[in-house]
Amino acid sequence: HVVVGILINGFSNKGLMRDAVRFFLKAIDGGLEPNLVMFNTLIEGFCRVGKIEDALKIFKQIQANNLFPDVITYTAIMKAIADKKMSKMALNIFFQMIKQGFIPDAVSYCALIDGFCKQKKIADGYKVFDMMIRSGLLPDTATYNVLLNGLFREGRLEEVSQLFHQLSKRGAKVDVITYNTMINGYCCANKIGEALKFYEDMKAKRMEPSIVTLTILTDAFCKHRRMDEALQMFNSMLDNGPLPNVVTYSCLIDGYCKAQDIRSAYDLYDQMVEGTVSPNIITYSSLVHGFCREGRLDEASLVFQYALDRGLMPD
RNA sequence: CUAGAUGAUCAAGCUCU
Repeated sequence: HVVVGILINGFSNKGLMRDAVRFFLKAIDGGLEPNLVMFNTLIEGFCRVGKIEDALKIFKQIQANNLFPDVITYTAIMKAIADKKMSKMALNIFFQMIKQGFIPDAVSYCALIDGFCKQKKIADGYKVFDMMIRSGLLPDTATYNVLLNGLFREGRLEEVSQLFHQLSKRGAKVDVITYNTMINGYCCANKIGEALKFYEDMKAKRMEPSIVTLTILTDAFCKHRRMDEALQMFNSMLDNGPLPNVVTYSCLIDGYCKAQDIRSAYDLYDQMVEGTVSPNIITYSSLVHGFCREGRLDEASLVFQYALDRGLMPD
């Protein structure tokens, strides 16, 4: 069962839902008794690619197989619905779930709160947060990370720093994602200086900056056309790790294009093609856009063709 | 006795709001 589950998850994670389902059905044909983990994996896979209808079809199959959904099942579906900007409906499902006797855990609360925060309905997010506390759950770091992010989105920087400083008092540990959230929030608010303070702070606390941390900063430098500093960040990643990934490269390529230095952008692209980090459709989109902006349409078409040659799907 | 598969929070382009 576990091996089959792992394989379904493998297909699912790559967005190959057709293969995931085909494999699942074949295993059943061979006499396998499906279990809830497999159904949940399929549901989450469909949800991740936005195919809620298909997810619900699988959901019905759970009962048809004399199994019962659990909190994980519901959370995956709630998140998918919230991602479609329908947090109200997600909340209804949440209540349904409770009516049916399931006890939501911190993960399901967090998913709901995040949905509201991302739709700039932080007041509703806080209502769910209050429900969470009333239910006796202690909000964890992830919950606070979601709230910090929501406050940033609304420009409520004063409350951000208050909350950040209360975290330990409230019994939540500050983790790398908390710092990344702070750094990214300040970068988006055009306060790179403040962001860099948190970057230093995290290092002083012996917390390892992640690939995301460094990419946030690289991108911020790029967006401010501070390409020297962006490149410095990038080189330090090559030297000391964590190694840049496709997102890091794409930030730089886009930055160079917009700084009208297509030459450097294209050099980086070459490095990718020759190296181990494959460009994706976003990388190509930045390059194509860069060439178009300069009126270099032939090169734009050529690069576009390269993307197709690599089997990438233009969106 | 113990281990292995499923759900939440952070980063990139374009478009739309």
